[in-house]
Amino acid sequence: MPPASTRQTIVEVADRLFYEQGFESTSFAHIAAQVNISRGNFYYHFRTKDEILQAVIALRMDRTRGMLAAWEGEGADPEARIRSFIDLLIANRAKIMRFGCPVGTLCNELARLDHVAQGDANALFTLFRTWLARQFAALGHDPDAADAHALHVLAGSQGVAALANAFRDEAFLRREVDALAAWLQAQRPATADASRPVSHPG
Amino acid sequence: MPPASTRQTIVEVADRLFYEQGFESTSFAHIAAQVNISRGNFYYHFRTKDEILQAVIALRMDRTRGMLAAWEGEGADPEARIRSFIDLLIANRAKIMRFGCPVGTLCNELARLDHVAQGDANALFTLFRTWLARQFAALGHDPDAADAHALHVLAGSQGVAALANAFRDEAFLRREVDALAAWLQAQRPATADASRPVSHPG
DNA sequence: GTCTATAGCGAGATAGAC
DNA sequence: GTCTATCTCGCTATAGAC
Repeated sequence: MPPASTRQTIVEVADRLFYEQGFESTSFAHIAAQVNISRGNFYYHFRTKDEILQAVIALRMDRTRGMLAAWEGEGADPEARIRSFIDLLIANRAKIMRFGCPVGTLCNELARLDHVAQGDANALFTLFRTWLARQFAALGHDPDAADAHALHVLAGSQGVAALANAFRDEAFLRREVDALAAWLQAQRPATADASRPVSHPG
Repeated sequence: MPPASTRQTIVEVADRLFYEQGFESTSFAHIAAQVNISRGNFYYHFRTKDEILQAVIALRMDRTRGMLAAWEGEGADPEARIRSFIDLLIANRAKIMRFGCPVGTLCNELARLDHVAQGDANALFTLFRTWLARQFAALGHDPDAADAHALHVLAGSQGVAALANAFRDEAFLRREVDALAAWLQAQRPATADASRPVSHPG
């Protein structure tokens, strides 16, 4: 593996620190210290703090797209794919209980700051939303219902992350994941067959 | 009505600004400007920013306790009381869509900052949690189930607030409130009668 | 590409006059 | 109780040597 470029290292460290400490309270000094470069060198790679934020969001978009594409490439049925999303709460439980959901907390912070990158951060939510809606549509739901279901799953995961973070309660997290999974099963339309190719005549 | 004391005015302005802009990005200068006092005068009333935060949290605790007590004093059945809590999302929808949930966003920010007042802010969540659990218990649920239900309602409201804030989507908010209300109805134990005094023999 | 040095600003906080 | 003046600090950002 070739050594990562300084720029790439900065983005990865910033990605982690923005998650763990928030965007506003993470300073150039924090990032520079962990990358082992001087603050001055920083400005060779990024002119402003907002540029780093943009790069971090772009990195997260890429990674999210890759993850979602991988889930679709696994050939599992749409319900199992949605289940993969829900199970992210379990897989990332340790970090979620410490820092919350990386998407939700960033969007919330930027909304509060009325930051220009607010829309870019929200695009992360939209990425999940669109992907989830596509899975629900593949299960046989009409577009409106599919989108509503997608938002419901997203909202559920946000609520779980928020409270699991506040109370540091893993049992609660697992219980709510089970409830969300049960809800998902209940949405399976009687007329749909997940193992059948998606092709609806109307 | 007697003129509010300077201290009281400071706390009320800080309460609003901490909600609208967040704790960290609200400076003494912001608050002082809106209270129409000098920054210097500030320190006669509060020695540190953390002291203001404590006062704001105390104010919110008092107001929340008052609201919850009022709902219990109205004589409505426990299910209607829980419904009152859920309907907060509707009543406060404008602010929630702009700034999120005041409790959730504060707890999240303080968790991120690893702030000493983190526990005090979480007590706001606990206030709702305990109150909701009491209502579910009054509906006939055993203590563990009542607490789990309370957390489920809290998580639901947090998720709705988070996404309604990100997408500024009132239709979504109303849809999810309806879904939460429907879930609540479904939790009504067949053996319980909400109009009957709460007294269970086992 | 990386460094040191520093400008410029706004933050929290203090001292002391009135 | 309220003010002005000021201190110190850390932050974003810049300039220029190497």
